[in-house]
Amino acid sequence: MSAKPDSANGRKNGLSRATIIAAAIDILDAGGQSALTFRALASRLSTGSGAIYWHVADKDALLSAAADRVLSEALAKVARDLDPVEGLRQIALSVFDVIEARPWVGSEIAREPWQPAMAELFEHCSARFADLGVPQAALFPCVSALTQYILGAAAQTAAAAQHGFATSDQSTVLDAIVDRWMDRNPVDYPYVHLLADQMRQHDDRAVFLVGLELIVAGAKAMSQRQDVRP
Amino acid sequence: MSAKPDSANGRKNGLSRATIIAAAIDILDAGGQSALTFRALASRLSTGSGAIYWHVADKDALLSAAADRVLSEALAKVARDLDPVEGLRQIALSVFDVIEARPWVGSEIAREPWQPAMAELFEHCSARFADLGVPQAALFPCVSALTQYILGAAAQTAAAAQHGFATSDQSTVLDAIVDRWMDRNPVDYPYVHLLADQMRQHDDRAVFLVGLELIVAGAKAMSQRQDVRP
DNA sequence: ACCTGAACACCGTTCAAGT
DNA sequence: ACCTGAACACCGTTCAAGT
Repeated sequence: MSAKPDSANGRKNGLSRATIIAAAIDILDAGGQSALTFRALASRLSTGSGAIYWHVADKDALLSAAADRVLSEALAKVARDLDPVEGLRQIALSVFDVIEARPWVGSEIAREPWQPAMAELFEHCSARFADLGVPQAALFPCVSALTQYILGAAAQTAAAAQHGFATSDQSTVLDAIVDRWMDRNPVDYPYVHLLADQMRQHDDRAVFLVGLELIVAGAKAMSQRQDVRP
Repeated sequence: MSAKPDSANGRKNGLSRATIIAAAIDILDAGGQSALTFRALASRLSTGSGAIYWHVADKDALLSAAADRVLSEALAKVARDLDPVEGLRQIALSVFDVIEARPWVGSEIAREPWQPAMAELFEHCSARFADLGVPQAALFPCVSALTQYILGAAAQTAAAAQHGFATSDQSTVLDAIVDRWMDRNPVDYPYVHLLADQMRQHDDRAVFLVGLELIVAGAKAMSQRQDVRP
């Protein structure tokens, strides 16, 4: 259907799949998901909206490719010679930081996991977990859970951050949410009230890292438990 | 803006916020996200599309309310008298199962976390974690990480499942992905190749539970480390 | 106060027609 | 083979007009 021989470049115009995706990324970075329109893209590339369909199957494919490109680049930069735990931290943070900087990547990943970049992430995490001593039989579920945490948590914080986008700054938005939660009966929701201040002052990145630490610690504990036997 | 006194019901027609949300849920369950249209909703309620705007601010609010309603109902059913670990398992599974049964809830949660039901989830998880011995100062990041895992992982598996929706059955879709991953060089991606079979045969729900176990184990380990001191 | 439905602005996608 | 741009079908949302 959309198989395109990668023969250098498009002919008539400078149009090519790569050019289109790059332009799409620019638009997404500048104006968010709602700004990416075939009309906007066409006018930025000085072409007709129909021309884009010659190189890209549809909007889903375009978004997929854009997110994948950005994620792949970020993952490629992660150092490969760190100790396991620090390696995992770097991988996770690189994903988190990309998604925080470009929230549209988070939404796209949430809508369509299993893009090619996932293989990169998967490979990278597997290697570190194996170094950590996780037995081969338990490797898949551990890695799978970790990547789901990384992508899911990053996507959510990005979505949350995106909501306080033009209305006001991030902290005010969070304050409003906390305030609404505080309306609930303290008898029924003691912990919501107890933790309100921690919630107000929390740092998304730090919380994200705690979750990573928990998973890694859990994996370590599990692998020890299983290594002791034989 | 959208403040509506809950005065029993709407007047002229049987229209009310609750009726509208219920109808929206029916449509979403039957036809997925793309089926929910103001026109479809209006015709199902035998009214004009404009009438809906009297009770609901816009489509985002409608989706929010629908997802929140479904999630709240699921969370309300979870037993509250279990031991901490089993309690956490039940909460997590109830969310996972809802999102698997109604994938549109997952997409909506990914797009707009912090809905009222989140307070429910947050409270519930906090109590179990506290029972588990997590010190108060560490409670927020732990609970936050856990809820992010639960929602993120559930949303992702739902999105993945949704993709093999009419094209073919779930396993075939996954096979196709694995096949594409296998095209990569085994020297550069040894773990992708090593774990391909595990990936092909994995069960989403079981993997989800492993992730939960890891986080809980990590939290337990962490709280012990800090409890030993004083 | 609540409902109606035509109208508006804006999408993604297609396709006959060009080069 | 690749590009053009008008046309199609379909959205969310608004609003004058009704009751």
